[in-house]
Amino acid sequence: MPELDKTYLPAEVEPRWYQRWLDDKCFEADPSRVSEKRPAYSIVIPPPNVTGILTLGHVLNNTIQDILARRARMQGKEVLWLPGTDHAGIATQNVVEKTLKKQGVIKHRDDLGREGLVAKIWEWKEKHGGIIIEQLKKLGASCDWSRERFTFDDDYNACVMRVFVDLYQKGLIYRGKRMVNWCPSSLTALSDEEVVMKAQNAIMYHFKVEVVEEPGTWLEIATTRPEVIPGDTAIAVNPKDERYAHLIGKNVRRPLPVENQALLPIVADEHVDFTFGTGVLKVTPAHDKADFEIGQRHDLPVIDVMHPNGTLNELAGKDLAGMERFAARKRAAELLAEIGSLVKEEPYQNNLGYSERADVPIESRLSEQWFLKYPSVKESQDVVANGEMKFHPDRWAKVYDHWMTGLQDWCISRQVWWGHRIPVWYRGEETYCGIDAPKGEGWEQDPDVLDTWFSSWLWPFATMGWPEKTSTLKAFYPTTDLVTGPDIIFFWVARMIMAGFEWMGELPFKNVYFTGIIRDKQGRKMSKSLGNSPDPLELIASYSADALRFGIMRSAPLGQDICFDEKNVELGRNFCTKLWNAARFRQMQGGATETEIDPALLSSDDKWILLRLNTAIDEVSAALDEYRFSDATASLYRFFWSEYCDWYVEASKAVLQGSDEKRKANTLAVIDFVLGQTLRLFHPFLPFITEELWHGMGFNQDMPENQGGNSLMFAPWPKPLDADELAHFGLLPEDEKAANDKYETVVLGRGLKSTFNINKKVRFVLQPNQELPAHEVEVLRLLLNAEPLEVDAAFTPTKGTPSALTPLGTIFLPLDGLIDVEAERARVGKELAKAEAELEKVAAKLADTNFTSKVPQKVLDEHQQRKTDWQEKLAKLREMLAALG
RNA sequence: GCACGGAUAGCUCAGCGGUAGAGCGUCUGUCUUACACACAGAUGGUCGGGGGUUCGAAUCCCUCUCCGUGCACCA
Repeated sequence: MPELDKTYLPAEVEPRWYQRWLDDKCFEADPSRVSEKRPAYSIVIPPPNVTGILTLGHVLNNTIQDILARRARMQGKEVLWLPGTDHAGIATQNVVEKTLKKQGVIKHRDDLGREGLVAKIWEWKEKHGGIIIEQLKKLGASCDWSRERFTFDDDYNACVMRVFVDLYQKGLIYRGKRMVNWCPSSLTALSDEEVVMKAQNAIMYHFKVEVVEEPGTWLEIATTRPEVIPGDTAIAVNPKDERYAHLIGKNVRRPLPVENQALLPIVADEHVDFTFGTGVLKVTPAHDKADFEIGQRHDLPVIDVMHPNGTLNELAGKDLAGMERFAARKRAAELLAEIGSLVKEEPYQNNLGYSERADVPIESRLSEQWFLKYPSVKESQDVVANGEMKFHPDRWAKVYDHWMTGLQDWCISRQVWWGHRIPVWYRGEETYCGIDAPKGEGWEQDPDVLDTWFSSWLWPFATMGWPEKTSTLKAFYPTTDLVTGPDIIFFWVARMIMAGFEWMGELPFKNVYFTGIIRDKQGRKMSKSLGNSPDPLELIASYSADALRFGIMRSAPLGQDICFDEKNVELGRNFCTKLWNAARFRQMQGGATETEIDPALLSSDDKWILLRLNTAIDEVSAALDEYRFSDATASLYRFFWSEYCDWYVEASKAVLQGSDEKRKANTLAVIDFVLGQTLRLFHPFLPFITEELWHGMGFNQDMPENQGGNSLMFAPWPKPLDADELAHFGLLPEDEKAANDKYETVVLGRGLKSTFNINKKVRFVLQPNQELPAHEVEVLRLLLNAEPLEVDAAFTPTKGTPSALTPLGTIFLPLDGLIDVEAERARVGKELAKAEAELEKVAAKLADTNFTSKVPQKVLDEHQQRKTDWQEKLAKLREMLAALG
């Protein structure tokens, strides 16, 4: 066995193993290996933005995927974890444009023109685009990098084109002039999903207009947007509103622009809520979705008073033209005041749509865009509702169902340049849609590109060679699990399901695991602007990738947001150190790996740890089956640290420090068995250190090449001992109790020492209530740090000797006058008081016939037993108190 | 406004009808030859408020409050 370094050096170990895995092609999936005996397991990565850098969100998400993939490999499955990046249309173009502007290369995108800018972005992508991929490798992600895809690759682009044309021919894609969400910052249309509502402190302006036909009759109108008054083309009231019904059909004079106070008709529309505001609504069809619809119903003209970038245009009048929209709002209010129209201004809270990406208020704007009626809606909705596709946690199924029920057509065109160009050409009145440009002269391609998500929704199959019926698709589609954040359930998950049914005729994945959202200690979302998002790479540098993985898994309960605390990463690091040192301890005992366990030589401690290992294997396996990652880490942590290190290793020293070579070898065999199983259990969580130890301890040596001989990655996932094996080792459930009783005795003995502030080796006397084999006594002595431990059934303590009741008998700490009798009396008194209180509680319950007559026998027995236990304890405590004099 | 999730020890969370738990933190000891990134011991909670069901409620039901999220949205 080679010697392990005194300290673990992850900075050296982690890159070394990652390179080795790559060299050995450990991550590469081969569809030809898939068979009944070797089922496929597949995940497609949620492709990070190509411009992105690793965040804690990515760490969480990808660690989970890696755990699932690595465990599947250990379960003997053929695993494909397919990686790649997203071209992220608007986001990437913004980033590159900004950078170019900063560098002084351009002042405006028009300086380069469409082709020039796209070329620059490609250049930029080639140079900086792969950063996040390299970062994922640092984390240990076991993706099949030979299959890395990019949503803007030529092949992928072909898939997108094909899908567009297909939908166009099916009549599901259409072009139309509609009210859309317009981002005045990015200068493009957005889908409804890209708009987030935010609460605003606004001002409600009340102004009045005179009814032309009835001089002296004034209508008061409330608005938050006086700057678009020049775009008003009617006034609407509810026909059922008695206050105004008689005015319908008459006219008012629009106050702005001052130089063009047009006449506006008063129309009747049911949409107007007469309990809101003044009950009179100004109708601005060009700048509000609801108003646009009213306009359509009443055949009103549409006056667009705004430029695409949010400044007011000439139609807004000389006073407002050229002004930025918020400045224009103030100015418009001033103008209303100047002409005596303004009645009042009052503070008002409302919700406003913001562009998710640019974080500016969007404008509703009439424009010519492409829309999609979603395909395969019913299958997609049903597959989740009937449980064929499972969401974890399943409450997201309801959210999904709700969205699927109220689907609105998807605005898929974007007025940017970085993206898949819409495959439609125009020549005069002619329109052509096809994958390739039409033949003939004079055709012009539609200038718009497609929403990024219009390519992402094809990810599960477009990455596997679709539309060809590739062996990869046959073997790995549908994928097994999808791991993603709930924030993109509509953007991505729902749309992938629909695409899956539409083009593959099948669901794209069987399970969706939704991670929580990472928050800081104060419960705030991680964000760049708050500066509360730690850099994962710095965390890796100071704690190791394994530590980061463990720390984040430990704090990620199913279905809840994650409260990130660097302490957890520190704890992960400490855990790795513990693992390392436990392995070193084994090595210091010398000898080769022991593989044969002799059942006849097993101590109670050996049996105990083997049974605890069984439990741990069960718990971890069950937790992983149910995506309860934090539970899995908790089980591992408890088993290895509290049970194996704190109890078993310490107890085993009784044998290891002895002279019985046979028993020593047997103990080492148990240790080697437990450590080997432990490394396997830990591998999905801590791939690097476990691989290093697997080889460092020589556990790989007697494994078949492809089942752990070469890499722990392919060692079989541990199975608990079955009934036959348990019988072979003579392991019975009560064996756990034997060791537990011993350990409890130790705890009580240590308690005595601590109470009396003894921190040296000291004499203990145990008055046993059963026969104790020498081994047990030796373990007790060692763990109590007793010198000596006397076992004496006839022991008569001197007055005032501290003692404790243990499952193995009474343990005494004879201190020969050293103790403070008063303190000991207080201590025993306290325990006695507790026993009395508990006894009283149980006794009271048992005395209540209401209780005894209605309770099941089992509960009754439990209470009876508890009563007897407390009674006995109480009696002994009274004796102890009496002995103190 | 509608829906969902959460409120348990200082912190993060488990328990989801039968004696309130874990880890971390805090405090006190200890360099006990694997590990001070450690070991040992201790401290700490009327389980958000109110009501109900039950022999018995942290756990089930109703209601309120607060935090978070999604959807809808009226100028």
